[in-house]
Order: sequence, then structure tokens, then C-alpha cells
Amino acid sequence: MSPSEGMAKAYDPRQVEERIYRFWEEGGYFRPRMVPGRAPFVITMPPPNVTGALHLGHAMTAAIEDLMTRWHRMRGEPTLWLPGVDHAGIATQNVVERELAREGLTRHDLGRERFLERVWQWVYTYRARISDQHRRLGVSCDWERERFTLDEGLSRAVRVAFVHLFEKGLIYRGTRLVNWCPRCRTAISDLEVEYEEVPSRLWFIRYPILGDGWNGPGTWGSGRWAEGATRFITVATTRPETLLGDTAVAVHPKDDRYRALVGRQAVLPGVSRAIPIVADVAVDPAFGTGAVKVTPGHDPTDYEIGERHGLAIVNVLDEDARMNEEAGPYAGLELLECRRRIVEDLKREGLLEKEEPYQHAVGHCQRCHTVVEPRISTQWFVRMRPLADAAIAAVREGHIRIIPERFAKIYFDWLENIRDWCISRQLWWGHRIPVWYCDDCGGYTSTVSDPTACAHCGSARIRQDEDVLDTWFSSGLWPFSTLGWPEDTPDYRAFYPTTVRETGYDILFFWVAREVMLGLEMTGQVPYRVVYLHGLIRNEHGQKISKSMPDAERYDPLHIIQEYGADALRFTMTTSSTPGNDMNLDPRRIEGARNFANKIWNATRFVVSNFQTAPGTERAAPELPERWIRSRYHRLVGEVNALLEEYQFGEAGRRLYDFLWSEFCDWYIEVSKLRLYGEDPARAETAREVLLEVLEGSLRLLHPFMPFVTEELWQHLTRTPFAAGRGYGPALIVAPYPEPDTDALDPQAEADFERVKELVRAVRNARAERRVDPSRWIEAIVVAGRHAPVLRSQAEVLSRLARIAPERLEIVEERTERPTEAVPLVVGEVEVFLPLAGMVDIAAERARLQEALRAAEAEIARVRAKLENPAFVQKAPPEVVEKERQRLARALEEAERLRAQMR
RNA sequence: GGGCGGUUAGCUCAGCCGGUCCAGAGCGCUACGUUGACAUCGUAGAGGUCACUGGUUCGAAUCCAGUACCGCCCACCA
Repeated sequence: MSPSEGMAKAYDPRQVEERIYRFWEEGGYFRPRMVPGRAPFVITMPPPNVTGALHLGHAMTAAIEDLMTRWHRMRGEPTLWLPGVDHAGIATQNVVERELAREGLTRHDLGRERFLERVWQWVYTYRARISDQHRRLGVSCDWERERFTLDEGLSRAVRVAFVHLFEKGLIYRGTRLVNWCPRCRTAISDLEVEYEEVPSRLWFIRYPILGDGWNGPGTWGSGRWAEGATRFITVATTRPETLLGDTAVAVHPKDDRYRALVGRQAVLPGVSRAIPIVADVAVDPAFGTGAVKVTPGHDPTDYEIGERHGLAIVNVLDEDARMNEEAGPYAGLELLECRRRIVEDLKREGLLEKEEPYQHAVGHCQRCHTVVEPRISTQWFVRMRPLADAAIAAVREGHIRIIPERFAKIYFDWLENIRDWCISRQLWWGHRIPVWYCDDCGGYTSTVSDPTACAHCGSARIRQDEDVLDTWFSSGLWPFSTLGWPEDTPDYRAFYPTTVRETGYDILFFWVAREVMLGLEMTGQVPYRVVYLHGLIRNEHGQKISKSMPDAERYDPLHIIQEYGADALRFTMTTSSTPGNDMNLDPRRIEGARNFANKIWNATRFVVSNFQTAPGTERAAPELPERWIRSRYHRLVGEVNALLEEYQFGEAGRRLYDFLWSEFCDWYIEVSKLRLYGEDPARAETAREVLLEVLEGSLRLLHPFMPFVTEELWQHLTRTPFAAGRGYGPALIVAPYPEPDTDALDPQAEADFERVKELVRAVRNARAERRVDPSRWIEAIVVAGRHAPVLRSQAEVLSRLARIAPERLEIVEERTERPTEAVPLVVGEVEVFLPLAGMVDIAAERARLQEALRAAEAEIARVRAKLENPAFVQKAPPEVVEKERQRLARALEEAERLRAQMR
């Protein structure tokens, strides 16, 4: 059977991936296989938001997690990778609202119920799409355990967690200054505010001071409002419209300029309210004028100043950022319009001292990018301090390891400075807050199942809070809510705590820290033992790819899969970056990975074509190339295992690439052809055994990186007549991961074969440089000294790979006579002469030798200088010194040979 | 204002708990393609003061300090 009959000439992922995926899924290989006494390996997949299709960032997550999952599964551990999807509260509500907007509708036009129906439609569409994308990526997660944050079980977990925290006093309701998105019309947490530098202005506004013969203002807008005032205090602000809500002016207590004014009253332009001048250390005397307008209702710093001085809070904004009735003459205006008008009016009244251009950071809503307004409102909060302390301790004490380590510091910093978490959202899509208010006694009732009466007074007149929870509240329970918690289910018992949280570092605070806190609080255990953070995928402009990008569609992994195959994408993802570092996905690398898949496809095709008969009975002893490749392979097994243990996936993948391409394909396959196409069946048999051992093992090693092509090839390989009947099992996905066999390590063979390779390369080089016809068989004399016996044993390899005529290859210990008219080469301790009749340019050869000698002498000088340095000999480790000595000896010998050749 | 990451061949990136790394890969480039797996290929080759400055060390791309760019995160200076 010729190879073309069984396998295509080039690997075509489209012919393979779908079939292989079905094979795995139908074979039930994604389900954990329990092994008594064996610790399981568990990852809960970071649930993608149902806001849209997956992008390349998700493909990264999938590639790395599947790599870990497949590796552990092959090691025989009970392995569970649990998939799921996140309802993503505010984000999903927003995308659906945007969709409605295109129809000219708002959610209020539909009402809560019909709006939620629309959202569910959306969810239905995108869940299917996400699931399809994941399958195309080849994820080996257990679909039967797929979860959604709004599932009944998970919703119950949310309730249980809420009630627990509520009863423990860790959840409380309070009226505070919160971040308010006027577009979403909801409070958001500190984390959901994104600060952005924007060019703005600093307006310097004069507030007249009451007294000194001035008893108050005139009519606002008349141009004579401040007529008669003699003293003013000037404040600088970026937000003139908020002055309508000012309740004080503050100066630094030690600021001499204003000392006399503290305790007096200024009059607020526009609304003509008298407000006190107070002294507070929060004021920076060096900024602006050193006097600050204090607006406790719309600024966090001012809020604190207000608390210290018992200032009133005046809220001048509506929930959609229009000026409310407190804004007096400006009531009803949109915020920016109000700003424009008030500046104009201040000017007219002679109260605008000056304005300067000014750049400052303005908070925007993470989800809709509207400018966030600090606003007083009544919300639910989680008291974070005690939870954060436990989460810090878990990492500090080593119960959780963060990779890469530098993120531990970032994690600590955040938790140490954490503020209470606002968890209520004035949205419709999400888990409804499980609190009921009593119309009679005003008490709060929070219970797991819906109450029928107030827990305090027994009244039946209770109403549930209209709001929903921050979506991250349910995300924070993911490692255990997905396993059945709060019920004591078999899955929860078997798989919790999980093993690894693998995700992008951008959600360390949003998610990971909260999982750790809630995990510890709710289950008393860490949710996982390792946090592995990968970098972000950036586009050609260096922007992080996310679902909210307008052109997110461009980054659908299916585009790449369609063109290059899933394995190529995955191999690129897992090997072209290091943990925690971002990557620009370079199409050339994907192409390289695609070529690699094709390379191993063809290598296997070659092997398969030679495996069409059952094993023979006679087998020759392994020769140098066989011992070499086996040693290299077993060394590789050890290295790859060690690297995977250390989470160094990229390095492990690169080693596999190098070994398969540069050693196995480039050298051993070439050598094996001598056996396979030669006269001696026993040698051919040995070569087949070695090809099988190394290739089959390599496919297993590579499987977590390139699951599809390796599975397909492994099936072809293990079903050949030669390989069949050796107990290979039904599927690579569950074949055992190779274990290192130190007995196969053979440093001598590695060194000897390395010499053979160098010799071949040197001859090829000499031929190429002298333009020897590639088809021409040349003559060679090898003066090999102590290496003669080994090289003689490899005469066939040398002659075939360097295209030296076998009958004209002479390998001797010593040189008896000096060949004339020959190209001389020196390869370490070995000399080669190529009598290339008519092609030898004596002068050129001399120059070449001269150059080589110069190099050798430079080497000698360098190493000698090192060895003559007493400090080096004394302080460097003996083995390093010894290495240098050997290096010197080798260089001396080489120089000697070069000189001899030039004589 | 703090903190972190990056700066290595033309391009995209490895290497970085110091010693055959007088630095590697892929792509690109140059020349050549004999060969019964592969042109998604093969062979050979060119190409880098490892951002800069100083320090530690017998020895530094690798450790320390500083500088310069690029990027990110955190932060209530109006």
C-alpha cells in the first residue's frame, strides 16, 4: 500500500477536526474517570459572557486549559474541566438595549418582563454560538456538566451566599456616594469605573463673602448679583455645574492666606446659598487657589470633608444626569448644557476670574463608556475587610500559588486597600436581591426561599427589592456553585477544592480575588491551589481584544481555524508567549504552526507507509543513530514533563517542535531510509521499532498542544500492521503520557552522533561553497584519530547524507600522506580532505584555513586568559574550570591540525 | 502620584534563580535543489555593541541601581 492510498499528501484540518471531535465526545472521554485514591485535576472554565461570540482571548484560555486538562487526563488522573457561561448582568443588558435602540425602543418601552424575554432570546443564540466555537477549538471539557450562572442550582447558591453574608453582618444597606452610570441608570462598583485622561478646563470662580458691609446678593442673571461685595474667595474647579450643590468652601488649616476667612460664609452663585468656609487637611494649598468648593453630593473627597464637618449634602443631579430642582435656575438642563450656561452667567456676573486648559482623569462606565457621576444613593454593600484579610493570608501562607509570581504583589496591594463592594445594580437582568422590605415595620428579611411574612413583625406586607446583584457576585461562587454547592453533592465532594484557576490577568480583581474571598468564606477552603494568569491578546494596534470592541467579529477564532486549523492556532497560543505577558498574534507564527502540523503529518505518513507488514522475527542490534535518537527522545520526555510541571508550557512546546523537526525528521528519518530501503531486513526491523517508539511517544507528548492532528496520526500509526496488536488502546486522548526512561539516556551516543552530524554539515557546506553539483558523488578522506572506529561504523550514513561515493570514502586513524589538491576541513578533532579534482583553488583554501586558524587562536587566547586568572581558577566551580581546560585542549589541537594542513 | 511589564537579528518572539548562549527560533533575505514523507519542503549561508549608563562578580543578555523611550495597572488632588 502506498502512502497516498491511506493518507492525504498534506494535512487538511477540515477533513479531520470535526470527525475527531465527534469521536472524542461520543467516546465519553471528556468525562472524568474516577480512580480511587487518586487526586483529581479540576478546572472550572472561566465562563464567557453571553454578550457575544468568543474572540481570540477566549481561544487563548481554551488552548491553555485544554492543554492542562489533556495532560493530566493522559497522566491517568481523574480529570474534570467544567464548562459554562456567564449571564454577565450589566454587559448583556447593555448589548440587548443597544439592539433595542436600533429599533427605536428602550427597555422601559417593553417593561421588565418583555425585556427579559428579549435577553433570553439573545442568550439562547449566543450560548449555541459559543458552544460551537469551543468545540471547534477542540476543548475536552465535560459538556454534560455545563453550567450557566442563572441556572436554578447556581441561583440558589447565590441566595445561600447572600443570606449567609447578610446574617453575618457582612452585607449591609447604606446611603453613600457611589459611582453612578447615568446611561445604565445604575450604581456600579469602583472596579467598573475606567479612568481616562481627557482635556478639560479649570475654571476659577469667585464666591463673594458675606459681611464687610455686604448683606447678600441681588438677582441672579442681572449682572449685578454680587454688586457691593468687597471680599471674595476664589475656587478652582473642573466641574462648575456642581457648585450648585456646594455646601462649603474648604482651605488648608495652615494656609495663612485664608486663615481669617475660616468660619465666615460665602454665597454660592446661582442659588445664592450661604455656605461656611471650613479648614480641612485634605486641601492641597499648592493646587489652584488653595481654596476648594466642597460638593459632598458629587465628589468622593468632598464627601469625606463633608462628613468631617457635618456638612449638608445637596444632590443636584437626576439619575440620568440632568440637573434637578436643587439646581435652581438650571433645573432640567442636561449636565453639559448646564455647565456651558453657568460659565456664561458667571462671566456676566463678573465672577469668573479666569479659565485654564487642564487635563485630568475622568471616570467612564466600563460597559457603555458614559461619564460616571458620583452620586448619593442607597445601595447594598459587602464589607470587604474581613474577607480580604483571609484572602491575603491564603496566598501569603502558600495555600494558593499565583503564577507568575509578580501578580501576588498586585493582588496583595488591591486587597490591602480594598473598599466595600457595592453589589446592588438598578438593572433587570441578573439575580434579584433576596431582600424583602416590610411596609409595616420597615425591617429587612433575607431568606433563601421567598418569605411570605416579615421576619421581624410577621406582616405579610412585604416587597422584594427591585434590584439585582452585581454579576461578579455569582461569578465569585463559580468554583463551587458549579459543583452543586450548597448541596453536599458527589461532585462537590469529589472535585472541590479545584486545582487551577486559569484566566487573563485583567480579571484578577474582578474575579479571582472575589472567588478566593467568597470561596474561603462560604466553603472554608481555598477554591483552588494555583492561579495561572495568561497575557492578553492584542491586535495590530496594541489594543486588548475584547467583546466590546466594535470589530470584535474580526477576532473570531473560527476565521483562523478555517484557514490554518485549530491545532495551528492552539500551538501558536501556547508557545508564543510567556505567562502574564501580552502577545500580538502574528499570522506568520500561525502559519509556522500550520506547517509544523503538516510536517509531522508527513513524517507519520512516511512511517506509516513503511509499517504495512507485520513485525518480522529477526532484529538487528541498535546502531549509533538508533541509540542517539532514543536517547534524545527520552531526554525530551524528561524535559517536557519537568517543564509542564512548572507551568512552562511555551518552552515545552518549543522543545517538541525542535525535536520533531530538527532531530527526528531532519536526521533520524533520513538515516532510517538507509535501513528501510536497504538489503538487511533485521536492520530495517530495528529501525521500524525505533521509528514507532519515538514517533508514537512524540505524538503522545504533543497531544495536549495539537490534539486533532496528533489523534488522527496516532490512529493511523497504531493501526498499521506493524504497530497493531501492541495494546495501544482506542484513543490517544486517553493514552498514557510518556514517562522518562533514564536507562535509554546515552550521552556517548549523543556525542558520537553529534560528530557525525557535524561532519556531514561540514562536507555539505564545502560542497555548497564550491558549487559542487549537488548530484555529484565525491571522494573524501577522513582522518579521525580515536573516533575512527565510530565513524567507520557510520560510513554509510556519512556517504549517503553528504553524498560521498561509498567506495571513495576512506576513514583512517592517522594521516600517512598528505592528499594533494584537496579541500581540507577541520571538524573538532577530525580532519577531512575532499579531493575535488579541478575545483580546488589553492589560494582560496589557504585563506580559508588561515581564517579558521585565526579563529582558533583567538579562542585559545581567550580561554588561556581565563585559566591564567587565578581568581577564576580558585573561585569558579571545578567543573566549570575543567570545561574551560577541555575547551583549550580542543582549540589547541584544532589549531595544530590547521597549521599542519597549511604546510 | 505610586506600581508593574517591555526594550535581544529587517519583522514577530524565546532565552533571563549568572558559566559551550563569543546569544537562539520562525518569517523575511541570498545561493542551490541531487534525495522513493513533506515545496505547508530540503541543503548551505548572510544577519545582533542582547536600549543606555554605572555597579556587584573570577565571569552578566541573565543580578543590583539609575536613565530613556513604549505599554499596562492602581490612585479622591478639586
